[in-house]
Amino acid sequence: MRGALGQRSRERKRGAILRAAVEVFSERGYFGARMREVAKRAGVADGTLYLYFEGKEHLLVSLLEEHARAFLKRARQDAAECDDPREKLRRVVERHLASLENDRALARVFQIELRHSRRFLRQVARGQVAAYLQLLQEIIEQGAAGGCFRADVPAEVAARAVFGAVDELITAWVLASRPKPLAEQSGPLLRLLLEGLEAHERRKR
Amino acid sequence: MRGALGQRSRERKRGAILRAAVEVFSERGYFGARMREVAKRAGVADGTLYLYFEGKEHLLVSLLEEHARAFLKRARQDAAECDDPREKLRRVVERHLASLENDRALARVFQIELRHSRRFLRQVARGQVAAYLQLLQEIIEQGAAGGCFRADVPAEVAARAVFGAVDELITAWVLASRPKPLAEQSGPLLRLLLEGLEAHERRKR
Amino acid sequence: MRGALGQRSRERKRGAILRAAVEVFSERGYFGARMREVAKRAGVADGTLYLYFEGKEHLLVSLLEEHARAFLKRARQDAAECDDPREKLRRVVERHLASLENDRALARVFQIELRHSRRFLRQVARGQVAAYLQLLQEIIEQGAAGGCFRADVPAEVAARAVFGAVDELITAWVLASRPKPLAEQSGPLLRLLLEGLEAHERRKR
Amino acid sequence: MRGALGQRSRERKRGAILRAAVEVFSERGYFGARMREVAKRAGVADGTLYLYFEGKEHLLVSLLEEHARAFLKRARQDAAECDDPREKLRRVVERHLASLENDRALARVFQIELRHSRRFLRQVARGQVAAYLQLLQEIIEQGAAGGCFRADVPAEVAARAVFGAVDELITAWVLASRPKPLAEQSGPLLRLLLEGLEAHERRKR
DNA sequence: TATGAATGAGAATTCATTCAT
DNA sequence: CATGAATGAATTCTCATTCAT
Repeated sequence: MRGALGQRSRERKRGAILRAAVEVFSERGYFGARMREVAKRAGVADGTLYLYFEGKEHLLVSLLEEHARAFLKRARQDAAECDDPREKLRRVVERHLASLENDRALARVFQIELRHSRRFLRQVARGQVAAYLQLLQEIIEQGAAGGCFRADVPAEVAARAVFGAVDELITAWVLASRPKPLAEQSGPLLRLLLEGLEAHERRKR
Repeated sequence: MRGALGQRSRERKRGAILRAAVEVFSERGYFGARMREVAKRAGVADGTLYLYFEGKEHLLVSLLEEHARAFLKRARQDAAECDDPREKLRRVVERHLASLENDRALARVFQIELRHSRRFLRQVARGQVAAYLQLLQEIIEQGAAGGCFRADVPAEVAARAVFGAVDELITAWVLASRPKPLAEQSGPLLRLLLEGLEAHERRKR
Repeated sequence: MRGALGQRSRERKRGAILRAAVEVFSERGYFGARMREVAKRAGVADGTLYLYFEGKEHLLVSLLEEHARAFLKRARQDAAECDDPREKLRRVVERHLASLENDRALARVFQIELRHSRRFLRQVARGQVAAYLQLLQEIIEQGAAGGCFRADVPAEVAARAVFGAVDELITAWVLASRPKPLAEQSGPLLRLLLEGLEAHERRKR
Repeated sequence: MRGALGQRSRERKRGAILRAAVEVFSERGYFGARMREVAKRAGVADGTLYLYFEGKEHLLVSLLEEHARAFLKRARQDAAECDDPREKLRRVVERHLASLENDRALARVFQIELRHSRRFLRQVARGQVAAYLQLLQEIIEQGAAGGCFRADVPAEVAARAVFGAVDELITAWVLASRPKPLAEQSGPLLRLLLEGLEAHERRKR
């Protein structure tokens, strides 16, 4: 019982720290963020942060990874719920846009702080981001195998192009002072991307 | 005479500092870069940096802006050299890829350091990057007006999607340890993007 | 318990820093003083200084104010212990001389560093120094009201003259390499000042 | 002729630099003053300052010494113009007050920057200031020998007291935002000092 | 003489992290 | 587990001075 309660309290405190970190990183940027500020907002002492996370960078990594993991899980479920690769792609992209539109502070961290250093970017890029690209790539490969997507564009390039296009739209939204809702932009974006990916009869290659 | 020599020497020194900055920023990242190291590589004293640039951030801004300005000029020339919007887009994208593939250190700075803070990103995004997006958008609008590009995707969204796709490919190339040449990827990427942008007869919207 | 111990330890450390500051400021002057040197002599880390004082200037201000406050308290007690304004003045001046003769390092700081900038001097001059001048002025006014001091010299001017005369003697003592003890000079100085202040019968105004 | 012209031009330039220095030192204080600013206001290049003065400190020293020398010369003349030591003292003090009241920027430099470091203060104190104190002391000694000034206060102490009292009045005037004219204060001040210095019959020591 | 571009030493302060309590 | 006082490394930029022209 004691353990259970402790466990739950621990989880609650950890969550508070992560949430405080999202806020502070989103407001100040990684280098401008102060651990003391994160501690204060989480309602814990400075030293307590280090009982939950190894340090500032690990705090950012954990933050990004946990949100990315949760997103990826949902995106995979979305994709699994239908058969048509085009529909899969549509759902995944919409999930991507919606996830971040939902939480602007988190979006700021994802779109900007993710790149605070090359080493760091590499590390993250090889983790959840790579898995997400892999998901996109698999969907595209399925589509190509099934004949609905073209085969003359390497799936890896296509996956990156899709990711890049979506990512850029979100970054623009994050930076804009009066941003146009992302949900409104997903339709046109998907038309463009799907059309580009689809196999057309008149193509001769 | 004194002025002329002084002018030329001044330009040479300024150039040396900018080049040194590209190297150091690309190796260490903005926050990891040391002004002293920049000075040493440029072959000037620490204080001399401040005779040419207001400070560290201004050094990075100048660097990015000057290269972006030069790129944009070439891209505009490329676009002006042909009439078909599809061809214009192809040339601009190829120029974009080639410009950075040419200079990996510079590419690292552009793909990563450009985002070192929100304020900074905003500032740069509103300058040359905005002008580049504008160029892409104009090409797409021309194509839509001329009937070769679809009209059911807002040109702004399309321009961002194109930029994002290209940008992401370059970032991947920058981060990879054994990157596949960008030139090889431009063909497939353009096929995808152009196909997505083109107006097809069977579309009904 | 924790609090009490912490409180005492805190006071001890604060005192050590202030004492170290007196030494360093007196040896090097304000601008020549190094915070690192203060920290070293106080036996604390550089950063610790900033847990107790806001910065270098605040350190000097605190130092001056706390000593001035203590001096002023004693001077007021001295004055309160007797009734004759002449005696009051004598005691206050003797206290002034003795306080600084007692601690040459502190005297150096008071006589020289007090004036390290106009802004600073104004700030300090409006604080404890103003209060000290006020004390002198009140004594003189009492004397004038009681008839033992002349009324034809504004008390404010008289108070400043007394302060200036004492101050100058101390400065000379601080600067001299083989200074004549201040205690020996207080008698003559007071004779001169009191005589100048006293109301004489033969005066006709 | 060339030499003469050059000489005159040289003097003019030197004067311009000194005047610029008074302004800048008075506005910013010694440590806050920038040699570049002095050069700019004097209308010469940075390097030119060093053709006329050895460096920043020498500039301040020269400035103070030349004004002090001129003052001292006038004060001596004033003193020589009459015989009564009381009158001599009156004239010298009035000259002192008037000299600085005349030029507030210069007064700021004299009252505040004179003390920018112990070493510096010592150096200046041993020069013109010492000579000025010597003049005061001689007048007092004459008075004592002639019987009009008391003999029971060492002339050195008396001279310092007089100097200190005058100095303090000027400092207060320099620091005040709406200062009361010094000329108005010289009467009361002199009454106090002379009365204190005078030999009275009823004194028994 | 005059210039002013170049020099480079120099120091206050911040803040992630630790560890005694 | 939690605290928060203490640590101390680490770095930009300034500015008096020089010296080639």
